[in-house]
Amino acid sequence: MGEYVPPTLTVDSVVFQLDGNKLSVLLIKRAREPFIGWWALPGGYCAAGETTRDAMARILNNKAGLETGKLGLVEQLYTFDTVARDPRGHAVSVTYMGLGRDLQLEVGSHTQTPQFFPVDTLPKVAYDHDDIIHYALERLQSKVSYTNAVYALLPDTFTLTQLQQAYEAALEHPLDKRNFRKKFLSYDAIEPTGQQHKEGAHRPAMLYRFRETGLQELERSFD
Amino acid sequence: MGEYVPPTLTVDSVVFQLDGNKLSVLLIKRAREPFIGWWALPGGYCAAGETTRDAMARILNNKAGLETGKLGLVEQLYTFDTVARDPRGHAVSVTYMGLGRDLQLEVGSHTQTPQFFPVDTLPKVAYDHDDIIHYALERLQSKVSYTNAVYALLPDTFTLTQLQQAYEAALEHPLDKRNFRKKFLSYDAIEPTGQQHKEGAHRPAMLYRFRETGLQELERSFD
DNA sequence: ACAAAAGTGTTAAGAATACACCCATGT
DNA sequence: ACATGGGTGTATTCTTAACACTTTTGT
Repeated sequence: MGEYVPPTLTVDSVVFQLDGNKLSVLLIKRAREPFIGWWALPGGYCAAGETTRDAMARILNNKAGLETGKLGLVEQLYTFDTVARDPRGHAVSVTYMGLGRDLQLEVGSHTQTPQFFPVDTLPKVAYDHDDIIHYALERLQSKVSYTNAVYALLPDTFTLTQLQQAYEAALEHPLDKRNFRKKFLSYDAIEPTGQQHKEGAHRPAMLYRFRETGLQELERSFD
Repeated sequence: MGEYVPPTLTVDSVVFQLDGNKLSVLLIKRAREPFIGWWALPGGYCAAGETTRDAMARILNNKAGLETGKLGLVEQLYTFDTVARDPRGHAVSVTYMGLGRDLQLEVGSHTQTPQFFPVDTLPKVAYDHDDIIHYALERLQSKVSYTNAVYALLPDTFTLTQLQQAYEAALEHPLDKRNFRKKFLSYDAIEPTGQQHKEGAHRPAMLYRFRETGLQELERSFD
């Protein structure tokens, strides 16, 4: 047991945000082999003494200039391991999903041209990262269906239309306005702020906020 | 980057089966420090060049005398990492859930008194293994609710009463017989074999089998 | 004939769906 | 006055939940 050598451990992150009502994923351009020049999920090594969650924060900060404290929700997804995953040898990759809004990417000395891409027009990505992105998207969809997780994609106060658009972007299909409002309001997960949102030549919208800011299950679920 | 040292990587497994209509978990008695003499989930190191899935099979075989080919379903659960998890230092543990029926534990030179314990009367367990077991139980319950996963807890042919008992054991609450049958049969996930199951001084029961033996989503979900 | 589990249907309440017009504002 | 998005209710269908007796067998 003294000769024990653990596999390489890496962390890859799928960060979603809404970009003009389109669900988008954060990718970086790889600066070295393998897959140099390809777009990829921000990822890197996890070292002894560092939790995978800490490694995620460090890597997103270094490679994408993203402060994970700004994410409204972080959730571990799945741990992928295939001997062929990394051309340099066997690797195990723990993956995380992050949700945010209006995320700032602070360009630094190690950032690798981080950029958000709408999920429906992704470029070719390195490794098995398209599998990971699709896995994350499924998790996002199910999470958003039975919890209040959309809060992480929205500003603190928002209109019912914005809320519905966030759901539509995440679920990738349209919802009926009256049924959506009736059902969502019945959950009592949000409350009116009393404020109005004026914008453009039309009736102003009521602003709402979530009653609870943490992750909570909804009474019933959507599709 | 040449000085990269990965954390210790371990795999722990939660194997469930029905033991006389009681949902039970496989535990072993630890043979060495730390937690020597305590009951624990079967677990061990994952080495470079070995996938975590392969490590799971090897460890279950060595420590519990269980052939993972006999499991009807294996699913990765979650990857736990806390610096304090293992007194020997920082470790990352990938966890798996396995479901089976009538599992044989073949005692060998390395097996550590493997034994199934009903989930409602578990002994004290080592590490954070009670957290892992509860996590697995929740996953089992949700999996069984929206998929045909119970098939892995049942023999190839079974009566509707056995099916219902499997659900009740997994969900930990009773179900209404007529509603259960009506709803489950409406899924078309099972078919009658034409055979009957005679047992005891009462009307024989029809035997059913699952149409598909792999994991499939049900049209609607239970609770 | 009795004990034991198998099998079977109806009704009422709740949830999901489909659907169209008026309201408040800015220009 | 008109263009724009905000806001609202009802009828129908489907799903769920509650509930009790008859059937078939072995002893």
